[in-house]
Amino acid sequence: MTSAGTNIHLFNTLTRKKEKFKPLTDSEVKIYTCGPTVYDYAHIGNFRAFIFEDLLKRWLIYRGFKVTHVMNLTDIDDKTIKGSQKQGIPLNRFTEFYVEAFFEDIKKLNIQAADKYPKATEHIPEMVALIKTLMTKGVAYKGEDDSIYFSVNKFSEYGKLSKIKVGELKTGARVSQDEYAKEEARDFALWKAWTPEDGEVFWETELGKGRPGWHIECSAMSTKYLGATFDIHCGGIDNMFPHHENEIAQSEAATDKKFVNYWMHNEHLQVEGKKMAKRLGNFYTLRDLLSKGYDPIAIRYLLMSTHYRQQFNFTFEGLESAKNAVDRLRNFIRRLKETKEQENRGKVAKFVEKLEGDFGSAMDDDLNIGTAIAALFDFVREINNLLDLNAVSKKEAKVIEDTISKLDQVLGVIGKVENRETLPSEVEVLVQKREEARKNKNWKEADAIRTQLKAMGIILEDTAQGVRWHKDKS
RNA sequence: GCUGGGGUGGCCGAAUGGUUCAGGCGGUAGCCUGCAGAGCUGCUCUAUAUGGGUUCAAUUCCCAUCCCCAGCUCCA
Repeated sequence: MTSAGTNIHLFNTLTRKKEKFKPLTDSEVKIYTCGPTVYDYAHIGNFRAFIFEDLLKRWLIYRGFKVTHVMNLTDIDDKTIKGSQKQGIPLNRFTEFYVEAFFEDIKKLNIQAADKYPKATEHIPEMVALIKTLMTKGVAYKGEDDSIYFSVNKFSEYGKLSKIKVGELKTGARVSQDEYAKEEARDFALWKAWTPEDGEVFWETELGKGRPGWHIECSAMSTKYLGATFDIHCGGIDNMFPHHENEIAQSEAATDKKFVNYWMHNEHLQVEGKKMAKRLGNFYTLRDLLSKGYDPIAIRYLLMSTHYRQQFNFTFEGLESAKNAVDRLRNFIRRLKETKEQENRGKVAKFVEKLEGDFGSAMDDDLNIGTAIAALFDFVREINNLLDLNAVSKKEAKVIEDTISKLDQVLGVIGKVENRETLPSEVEVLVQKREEARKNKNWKEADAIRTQLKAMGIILEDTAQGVRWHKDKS
């Protein structure tokens, strides 16, 4: 490949069209993704976003780009303050707990770590500097409550991302007190003056005693780590307005440069056909599902397997189905490893080529994962056919394995499949005993041992090449 | 209310102005197997929310209706 990812098209929220992807710097991509607000365990809807972003990143890497990925951690806002006060512990101790939980969760879901996880509380000076710039430029002002607001009317392009016309915005049923302090109802806070409810949480800065508004952290931190203009900014669709719209306003008003070239938003998920909500009892964190015994990789597969711009209906039936789909892929790899044929039949190459072509063109088309996975399963079926005919040599099997492994660098669901793990000696003894019994056609004892092993989490399968076993993953 | 995205087989989900509308899961039958599992093959009955329209031809384009979801309320 002469130049990285020459044919990737991505749907850009700014234009509402699929556009050919061209990064600012050849072969390098800079991505900023909105991370979690660390006031609770993240839920599966959060993870759908993070998995989508992971898939995007892995695909860009697969296509040869060097990717720099920054994900923020929102550790200062109403919810984190409230949470820490409720528990009676300092804000940073409260948020640190959920930051750790978040890292544990994404590891379980095989989400590749970002290059940088900046925390809002560690970038107060950067935010203050940015706000000062906005004030100097006359697009920000101090309100009657001493908070600092961004003047939406001063930024003529406001609304270009969400296509919302400022004049048509509903004033909102809930009119909070501080809105009276603003010149315009739609102006948003850059800096919030301290109030008694904030308790111990405040910074003494040139802007006064207070804390940053929500939107400013992303503008300040993305610019610091990725530059005034960078390639891709992702987030859930709910963030499009007002959060991302406000980021654009703050950043572009401050730098007079285009903030982001490609905005990508993932749709939300529903659970059992309904909006996920605590009061509906269909609200799940990753931990909820793991404690029910589900395989995190099956969860990853499920959340990934629907196109990111499509609303997705999460069901437990779907989760079972995802687990079985992943098992099918893993079984396929196991079969490959058992091939003993020496002679190349030459039937494999064309399928490998087709797979790479179909998978690639599907993913290049705005991450069309459904079609890409279909290509993979078509391939699996074709090769299984050949395996049934003993028409796959050891050497060809290795080529297939390498190909799948390469694609799994993108999917992240198959992982290492071992068919030669070391067995605990007691298990080894049982397997041998069963082989003896089978030889003597003592089916009753053989089946009893098989059942016994199953209870121990070991699945036995008798094949033409002899007994095969693997651990029951789930 | 305004704005936007959707409604595809038993379930999840691709795709498309036109030969048989991917793939996965589930079910079922057959092959294989001592059995089971894995795998392969067939089947899963009129599958494209409803009613109109445009067209030689629509699931795909247009209109209306119903339903779901989201934004307008610091939720991915």
